[in-house]
Amino acid sequence: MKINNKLNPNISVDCVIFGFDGKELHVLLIDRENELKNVVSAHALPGNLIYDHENLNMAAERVLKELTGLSNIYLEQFGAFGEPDRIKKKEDQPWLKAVRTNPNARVVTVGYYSLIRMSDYELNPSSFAKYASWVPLKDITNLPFDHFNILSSSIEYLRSNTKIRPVGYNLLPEKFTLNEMQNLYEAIFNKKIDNRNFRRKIINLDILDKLDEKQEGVAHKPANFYKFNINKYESYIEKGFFKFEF
Amino acid sequence: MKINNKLNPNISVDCVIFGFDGKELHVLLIDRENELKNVVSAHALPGNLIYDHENLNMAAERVLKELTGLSNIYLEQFGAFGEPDRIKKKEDQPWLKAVRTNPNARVVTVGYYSLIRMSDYELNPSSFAKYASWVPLKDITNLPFDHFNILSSSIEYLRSNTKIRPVGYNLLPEKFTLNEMQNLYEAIFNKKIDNRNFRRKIINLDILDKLDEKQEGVAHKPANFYKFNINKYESYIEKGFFKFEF
DNA sequence: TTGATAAACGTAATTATGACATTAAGTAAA
DNA sequence: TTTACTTAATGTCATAATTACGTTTATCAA
Repeated sequence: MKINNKLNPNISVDCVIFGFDGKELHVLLIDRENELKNVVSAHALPGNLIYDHENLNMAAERVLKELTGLSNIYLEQFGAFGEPDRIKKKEDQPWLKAVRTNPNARVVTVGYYSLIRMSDYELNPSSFAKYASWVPLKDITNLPFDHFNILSSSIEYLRSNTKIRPVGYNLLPEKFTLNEMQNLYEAIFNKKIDNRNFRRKIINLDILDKLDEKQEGVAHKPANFYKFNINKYESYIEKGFFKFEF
Repeated sequence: MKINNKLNPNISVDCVIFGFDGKELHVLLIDRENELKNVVSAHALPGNLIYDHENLNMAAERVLKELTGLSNIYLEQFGAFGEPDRIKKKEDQPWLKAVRTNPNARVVTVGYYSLIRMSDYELNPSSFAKYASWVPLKDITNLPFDHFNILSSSIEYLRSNTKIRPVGYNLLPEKFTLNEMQNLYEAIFNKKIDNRNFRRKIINLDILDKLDEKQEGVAHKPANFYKFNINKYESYIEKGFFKFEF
């Protein structure tokens, strides 16, 4: 840990953490306003340079932990971003100069994303993040550097992925209702889904167990809880479920 | 071009170019044996450090051109590889020392891949590549650095991609037969496909035009030629064709 | 007891899939 | 010119998946 323990000036990671509250998708952003008052947008994706002794996944986990307090999150790489001018925007310079040893270095960043249930984690920002907060995806209209571009990319990736494998295993609570799950899919694809068809399709995947437990204290017919059957889920992923299979 | 025209010691690109000859998948490898006689495997993926003034795509195109002579190839990024020891294998050191200014620098590489029809391109290696050659995918069992890992990754990516969108647009000749196309799919997935079902499925996608042209000079019933209908192909890609669509 | 709310459920018409074997069109050789 | 050889091209049926669509049910609060 002592040896070679230095930040590489040219390589960073950025994390797009999607959070779900049962209704809507959020993105975890850090807030840099205490560092610099005169920055246009204080919010940014949690990200930073990597150490030479750590691999990219480790770097992403470390950076996320340092900036937001989140750990034990499965992060998946979705792309590398390397426009030569990606951190050259004028309004981003003061902040870079404040935090980076070598603020003019060319930096290629590797994007990681994850999907989590917001209520399962507590935010504890530190390092150069003064705050970390969940911002509704639909409210995010700009971000510093090329972070908005990175975010857009991650959403595209998330959507493709969701079409290929069922999501929710890391995203929904252990016990959830089919309607919560449907909300999640609707949030990801940003469209309404017929509930009868959704239920049939999800149930026919045969990856969920129906529990003997219902919602309580709700002023309407209580929904049944379900949970993922991990074995079935794994073996389902294993064999894949693509349309273009012969 | 004069300004900032230097190789970044920490960032490289590597290209996996799949070639199809109507029968089998090949991979384009460069041969470094003239540089160094005592290297275990002379073959490697074409790749090199990037310049600080170019973006990742440009770098991949340039490096591919320099090492193999190929240009005008659509390259798609499929992942970043950043294990700290990825170029630290003992047997790879002599070659690194021979070509790199800073052979001990930690290098993260970004992988790009493409699919082309072998006969459409002519190989013209230069730079540090003495030869560039098409090696049948099934004959590749090891490669220097983490190139074998990168190759494996690219195949996985190619397969996923093929399940999501029809391939062949850049891979098949302008005019091709359905059997050639089927061979391509069989090569990618490495399994036999029922020809009646394949034809039905492909034709129902409605992305091909049947031409009034047949094979000539073949000692059997000549096959009809088809070509991609670019508009239909594009709009098909646009709307996507995923299984998990509601 | 009634009203409000969201959950749960079924069916019928249409479309896609997988499994399977024979005929057709051309060249080469006898 | 006939025959042999080779690969291309084609159809059907049973089963599975998809879409579109409206009503009833369970609970809480008033």
